[in-house]
Amino acid sequence: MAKTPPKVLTDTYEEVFTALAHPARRLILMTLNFEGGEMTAGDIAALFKHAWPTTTRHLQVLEAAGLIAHERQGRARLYRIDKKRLALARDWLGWFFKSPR
Amino acid sequence: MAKTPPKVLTDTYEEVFTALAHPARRLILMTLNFEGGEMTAGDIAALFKHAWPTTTRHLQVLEAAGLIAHERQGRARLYRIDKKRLALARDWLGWFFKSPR
DNA sequence: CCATCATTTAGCGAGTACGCTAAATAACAG
DNA sequence: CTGTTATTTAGCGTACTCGCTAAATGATGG
Repeated sequence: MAKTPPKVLTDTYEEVFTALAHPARRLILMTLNFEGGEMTAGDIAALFKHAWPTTTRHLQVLEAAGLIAHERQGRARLYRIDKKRLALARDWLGWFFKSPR
Repeated sequence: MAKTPPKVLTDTYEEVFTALAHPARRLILMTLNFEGGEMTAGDIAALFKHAWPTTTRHLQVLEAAGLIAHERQGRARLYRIDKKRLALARDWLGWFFKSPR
């Protein structure tokens, strides 16, 4: 039997809110923001007690959601925050407060 | 072997963003908001193609996250939106934009 | 009471998430 | 080349999510 292909999240909001749901991923975003927007994978991994590959995975989830992007810098990888989708999520939530009619 | 107890989400943000991650749950919130804040379980279930118990489950996730609350009304159950935690999430996202340094 | 209506609870199955360790890759230093 | 540093990929196990159907609950009407 052929292996079923993995599910693809087509909905942007679903990807963004799913990414924001995990505390490690929120910490990555907050730290990245606080540190001026750019950090290496190693510096990010050092924030956590768990194994490095686990962090790699969180970074991939964040990148797939469009919340971060990366660039090679020699043998390191520099991750930077991208706030456009954070703004999108904030605006979605905003509608609940600015819609008197 | 004893069955492991289910995981409890102690983190408010985790509960809220997890709840917001599913499109059905976002539709419930948007519809509740649009309809003036209150709807019966039946009216909410009628929004979806999927079986009623599936909607019940989504309502429980939303309620556990503090995004909705309910009250009995005869044999029906009236669900109403509670925006406090939506505001909390919106404000959390807001910090990424109002922190110039 | 008894049936019916509105809704939830119980429990199952397939798929997904998230931790881990081991192995692979890629760039740099000697 | 060879080793070292930085990081990802591969693959595994356990727990959780989300759909389903069947059964239970609780209020109302006759």
